[in-house]
Amino acid sequence: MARYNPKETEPKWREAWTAVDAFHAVADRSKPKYYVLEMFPYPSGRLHMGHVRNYSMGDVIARYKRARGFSVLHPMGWDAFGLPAENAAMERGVDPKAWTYENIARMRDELKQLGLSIDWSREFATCDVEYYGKQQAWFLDLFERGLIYRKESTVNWDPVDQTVLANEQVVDGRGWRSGALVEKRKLNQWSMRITDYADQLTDDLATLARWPDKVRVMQENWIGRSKGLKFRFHFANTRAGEEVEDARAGGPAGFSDGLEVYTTRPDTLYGASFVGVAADHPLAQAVAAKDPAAAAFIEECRRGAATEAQIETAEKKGYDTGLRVKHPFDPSWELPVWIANFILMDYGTGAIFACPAHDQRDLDFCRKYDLPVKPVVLPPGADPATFEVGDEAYTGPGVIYNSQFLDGLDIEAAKAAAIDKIEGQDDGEGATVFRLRDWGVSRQRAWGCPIPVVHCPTDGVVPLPKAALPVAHPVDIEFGKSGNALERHPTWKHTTCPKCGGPATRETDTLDTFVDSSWYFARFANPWAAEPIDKADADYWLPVDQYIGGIEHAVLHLLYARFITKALADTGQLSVREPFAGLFTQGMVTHETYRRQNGEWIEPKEVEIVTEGNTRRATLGANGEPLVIGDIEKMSKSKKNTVAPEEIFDVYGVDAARLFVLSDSPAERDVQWTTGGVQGSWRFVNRVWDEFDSQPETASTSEPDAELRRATHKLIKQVTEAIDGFRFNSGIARLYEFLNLLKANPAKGAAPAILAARQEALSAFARLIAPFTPHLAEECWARIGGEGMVVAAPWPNFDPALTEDATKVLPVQVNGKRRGEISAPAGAEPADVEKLVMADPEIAAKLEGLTIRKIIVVKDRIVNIVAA
RNA sequence: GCCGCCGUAGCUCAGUGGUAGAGCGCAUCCUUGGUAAGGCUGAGGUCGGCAGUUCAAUCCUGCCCGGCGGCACCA
Repeated sequence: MARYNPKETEPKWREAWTAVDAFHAVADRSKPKYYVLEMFPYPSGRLHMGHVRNYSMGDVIARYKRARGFSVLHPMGWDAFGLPAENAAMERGVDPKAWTYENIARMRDELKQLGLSIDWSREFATCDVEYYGKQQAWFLDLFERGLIYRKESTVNWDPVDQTVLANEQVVDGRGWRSGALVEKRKLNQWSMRITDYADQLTDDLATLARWPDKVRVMQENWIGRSKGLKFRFHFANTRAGEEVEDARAGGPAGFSDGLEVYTTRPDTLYGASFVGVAADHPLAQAVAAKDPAAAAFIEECRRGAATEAQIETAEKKGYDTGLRVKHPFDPSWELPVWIANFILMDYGTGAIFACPAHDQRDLDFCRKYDLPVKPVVLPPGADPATFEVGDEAYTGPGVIYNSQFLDGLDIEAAKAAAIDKIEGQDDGEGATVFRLRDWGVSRQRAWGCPIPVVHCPTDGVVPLPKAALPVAHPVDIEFGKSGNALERHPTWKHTTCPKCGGPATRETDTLDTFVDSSWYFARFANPWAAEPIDKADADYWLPVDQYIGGIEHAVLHLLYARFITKALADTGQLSVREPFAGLFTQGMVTHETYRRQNGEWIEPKEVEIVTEGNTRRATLGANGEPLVIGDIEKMSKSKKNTVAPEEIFDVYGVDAARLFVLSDSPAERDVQWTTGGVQGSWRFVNRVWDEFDSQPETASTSEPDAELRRATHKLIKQVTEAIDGFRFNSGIARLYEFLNLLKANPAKGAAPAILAARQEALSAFARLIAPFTPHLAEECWARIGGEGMVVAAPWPNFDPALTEDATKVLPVQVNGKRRGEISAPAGAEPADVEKLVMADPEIAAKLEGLTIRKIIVVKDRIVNIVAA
């Protein structure tokens, strides 16, 4: 018996697929379409196990759907702009472009080795001028529609990467890439009006039925829509419209319209205790201009807030400005105006009214400064005469009281009534507020998509005409210094104004790389098109039916892509309003970590593991030095717990590696890479080959064994359902079990009926393993004389009648405990089953001395006798 | 603090309102011309805890405990 040799068979089949162009996507309108896409990789130059898992999953779906008769689009590209290339340029003096394309070439080879069913003819990189030139074209369309604008704004500045970051790219006050503490700077910045789409982006989440709830919740939280009331307080001793210069004597200059606040709880207005503004609020600034103590307090607030953790635990502090405002429902009721450190300038209006009884922050503040606390929401069952709020605000449901015209209403009705009243007084209106901010897309980097506008001394900011596109990078960029190399370039930025023809300078900011990845899926529909998106092809292929990638993009990439899709739909370039109909977020590949006693990380391949009973010990292979086995963590260079895919391919073959990352955990969960695990997959590959190799080449014509047939059809059903449900591990588990069954019915010396049943079983099996281990599947298919290649073979069908057993074994319980079993024909009626049970002597013995109260028969499943 | 996920064999994980499973590991044995390999057999589980619903709960419901992730002074 010859051993299976992946080193020979795997390249052979890859060449065979390429020779017939097996994965070429054709928009065949006679078939249903299926677009499978995995998040495209950044070309770091090295394939890692996370890629192997991600692309193997997509490949399972793509191969499966193709076998099911879909015309499948499964493309691949490169998210190729970005800082690593510039960093490499600075560190090693290489050209970012050359560095990037070399990485792409290396990674393409590695990806191809994985045997993915990809249409490589559509490949592109976002740094191809053919791609980013098209991006510049739709940029101009969005600019024209007013969706892109330029404004002076306070931005997140990453001092290490020397660039601006979007809010989404700041994690715990640090840059998402560099980890450097982010600074605030004022800069002229390009922004996209994602907030125009905040409502749609929230509402349409409900249409994304095949997205994980978790991701939808994360996006919903990120957008942070809240409905409430914006309204103005009038200053107490100033008539509206009158400006009084003295801050202490009335409303300060510039606030003649009053002070606007935002609240989601207008129902609690009668519980108001004070009005507060953020330290950065214009009112606070106005007060501080004349009040040194206020200025000192504001300064103190600014110093305090460094990290999220500190903000969270920071003590509430305030400064009484001495200003007073009138309560909107009772002009004789005056409320003090405080500057408070817990109020955020960039949410709502930067000013609030505080209702301490029903908001914990307000309560903490009022207790500290001894301000009144009056409850206005009465919890169900509480006594209005005695209900009090101590140190815990009441935020639950209830009935409004102590509130004049709102008394007796529930919370929602009271909110509506309060908003009506305020609107009637012309003091404000119901309002929706979002946490989401516009997307700042300017980056002060050269290795990105140039923004196609010029700055003209006469005409200001002027967009280029489309005929002037693409705006390509100069070929001789001088990297190697920090900051923007496009800005430093001696000639590139000097050009003429398309409007007046006079001298002008090009915009030297480039676009955030998340712009590049916000529409690439649409370009794949026709990457050769002259327009950014070919409408007919996009209409056929989009939306992406199944998108697969990491959970880390739950907010950033997936939100931006949804926004750009909607914006491009509004410019008429796309018909879909959501890019990804189905989303799957796969888990990471993890590995145990190993350290020397001095804490130095050690790579897995240098480690030897010894197992004694149930304890495992690790030693350094070279000298037997004992090592510490650490936590199981995501594979990373810093912890040195990586396993290089190519080394695994070399030893076990690609199929075993693919099989392992798919089999050992549910796809959405992390999978722990272990040597034992991949060896198990390798053994499976070999045992599968043994079964095919031992089957006689001459076909058996006898009637197939019924039991093995049924098992085969059950297997087809189970594996089909497992793939449909993204339960790859579960499908593979069924294949393992079935292989054990084949081994229990070996070809050697088998009866003709078994051989015939094995024939059908192997034919199905080869096709069922094809999505997971495509090379092995081809070799097996060829061995049993299958027609053509598996890639072109239809998915096996199961006969539903054969997925059920003719005879069922029913456990018989007495009072819920198993006391025996009987055999009954499938579908036997309860009354007949009852007779069988009663006729069974063993069960009769168990029932001796007991009175039968009730017999429960669940058809084809179980019998339970309740007796006493 | 809020939201979500998870807790089943030594490890990593399937699974189901009705007989508790796989891979790896472990043990015994066989093979010693598949040989730094292959095979047989087996041990091992109050299905995180408590209560409820049910004829029957690992599964459904509630509460609690433990772990992980996201958001977080968002008015």
